[in-house]
Amino acid sequence: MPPTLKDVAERAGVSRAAVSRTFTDGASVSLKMRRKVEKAATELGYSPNALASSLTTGRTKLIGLVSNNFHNPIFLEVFDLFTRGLQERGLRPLLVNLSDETDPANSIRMLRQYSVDGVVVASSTLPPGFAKAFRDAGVPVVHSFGRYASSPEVHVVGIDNAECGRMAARELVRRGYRDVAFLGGPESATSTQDRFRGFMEELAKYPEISVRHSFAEAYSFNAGRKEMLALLKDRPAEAYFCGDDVLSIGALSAIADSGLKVPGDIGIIGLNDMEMAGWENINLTTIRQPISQIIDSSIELIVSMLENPDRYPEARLFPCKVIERGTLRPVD
Amino acid sequence: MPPTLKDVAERAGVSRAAVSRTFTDGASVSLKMRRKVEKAATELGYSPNALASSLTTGRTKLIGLVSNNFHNPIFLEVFDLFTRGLQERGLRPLLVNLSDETDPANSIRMLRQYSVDGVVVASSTLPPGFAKAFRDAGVPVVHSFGRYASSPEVHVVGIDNAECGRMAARELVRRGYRDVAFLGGPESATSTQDRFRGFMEELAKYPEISVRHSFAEAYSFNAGRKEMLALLKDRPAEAYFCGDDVLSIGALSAIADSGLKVPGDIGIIGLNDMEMAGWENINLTTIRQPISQIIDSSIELIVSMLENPDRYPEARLFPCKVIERGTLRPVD
DNA sequence: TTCCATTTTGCAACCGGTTGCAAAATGGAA
DNA sequence: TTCCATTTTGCAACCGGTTGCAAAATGGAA
Repeated sequence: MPPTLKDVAERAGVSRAAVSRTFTDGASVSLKMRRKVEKAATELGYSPNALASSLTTGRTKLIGLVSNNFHNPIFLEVFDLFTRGLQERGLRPLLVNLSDETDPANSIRMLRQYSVDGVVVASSTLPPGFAKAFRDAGVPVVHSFGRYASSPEVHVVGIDNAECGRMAARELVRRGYRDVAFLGGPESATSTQDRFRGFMEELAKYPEISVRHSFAEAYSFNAGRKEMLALLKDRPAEAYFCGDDVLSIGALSAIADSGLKVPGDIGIIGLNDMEMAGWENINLTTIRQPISQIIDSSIELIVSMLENPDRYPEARLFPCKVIERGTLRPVD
Repeated sequence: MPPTLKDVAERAGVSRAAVSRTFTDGASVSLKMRRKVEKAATELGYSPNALASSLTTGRTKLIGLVSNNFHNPIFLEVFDLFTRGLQERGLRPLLVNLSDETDPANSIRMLRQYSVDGVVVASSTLPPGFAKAFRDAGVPVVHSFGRYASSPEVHVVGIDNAECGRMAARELVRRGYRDVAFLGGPESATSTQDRFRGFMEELAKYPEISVRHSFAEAYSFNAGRKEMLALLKDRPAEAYFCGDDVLSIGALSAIADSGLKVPGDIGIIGLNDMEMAGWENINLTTIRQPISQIIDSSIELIVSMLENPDRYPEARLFPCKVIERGTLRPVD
């Protein structure tokens, strides 16, 4: 058993309160006392039990990190950045894998049992109500990559997906494509709905351009590939705005199979700019989502909610930009 | 503030002990009492504070999941399987991102502060001493993907990397390559050292086959690409056994740049069989590491150590096998 | 109804910490 | 040296649970 406060107090010949105070910042302890206690503590190898202290302080420094997207390579970056960022601030990520579950009740119960100080929901597919359920349960929550709402009920940090849709549309128009299509992620994903809406909105300005759309079953390689294989059976569009990068790569593989060339015969633009999109043998033209800013900002927000749980909800949207690589034909 | 045991006890008009008992399996409570308490509990929306109870039970059901490999796509599968598996058993993963840190002291202190019941170290690059430091600190630990030692001091679950090296060598020999090479991961990674040793051992049986080796800086796309670009400046080998899949893909991209063809001009065999290796536009011949078995077994082991912390250490090794795809030339 | 073995319940101490309050110690000024 | 404002310290109660023990309740047999 590891040594406790009491052990240290006895060895140092002081009260338990004194030991507790030397280990809490800002508490009143004389230098002499501190030295005595620290000596005893290092001799015993003592370090305070964070869970025990959480009982009285009401802070566990545990942050629930909830996601349903463990198979998308973009989440390597997301997890890396989140865990690093939280660690740097002395917080600890408690991971919750939602897999197929979309009812928040279980996650909420579990995270409440562990008294997490806050929750970050990292998902572009869950509806706003998911994060809201945490708020209603009294748990500070930030929805990263969530849907932007003009009157958010919960903090949202992410991108303007509709604007990304418009951006993709403008990019295709600019490059002279006249027969374009949206190959979305799952139709139930808020990010796909919004990107679709923006895409169609922008293209409505160009009645001479033909537009079609379809949806893949998931943001995944296989779903993108499958959907593109189906599309290739008929006469495909000249260019596709795909749901995200991994889906784009699936589509690219289907196109390669068919013997058509990218960008010669078909253009593809993705979204995310995950690391892999820049790999030379992928070389995907895509819209960059500023992941690291989104995550920094999410952490900053959740940290500030620890101080002020009733902080007025806000939406923080970061601009995206087109990263030109090799899957759209050049302008003119 | 969420309701506590006391609130439920008051509302139900019973003792706190009675409430506690209805929420702990195997405790003695009459059906009548149970009903009364459950009614009050659901009315108040009570669920027990896991951290508070951990103080007396000595169990937090928290498992530290320590890794340093957040950028390798194989970890998508690893995280997904670990989090699911732990959740299914009522355990919670507390994630620790080691990034560049290789001194266990900080992680140990932190995980002890949170009184984790056990730790899984998931890494094929950390030396055995890392996991051992946890054991020495009295924390049950399993090293997944760790180095096999004939007299392990710590539970290791993984593969026989030396045997994988031999397997790769045999595969290259079988396909008639006469000028082969090892393109390892970082020279400091135990997995690379072992694969290298096995590879050389097997090839030592064939003096007529020329063998060379070099090491990439990391198990990563960029490192693999960079190393292969360098190798291509001189006359490259006929086939390479690469450190792992992601490194292999980097190497493939370098080869594609050079205008050489795979498997026509150069053969590549990887290791891991991560999801991406099977993507049709990657189509990497590789050695499959049975990730899901390794993780199931790791979880099973750590769970059993919760009952019996002094369980005699063992090494569990799972056989690997060659998955033939398109990056080695056919036999004859 | 009485008796007794068995089951259920509550009391009170405990897990490892924190913190308000009052008492003790400190230290500078007169 | 005395006095007093300020700093430091310990006591004891508390955070939200669990659990050993003894007392109370239960229920079946006689």
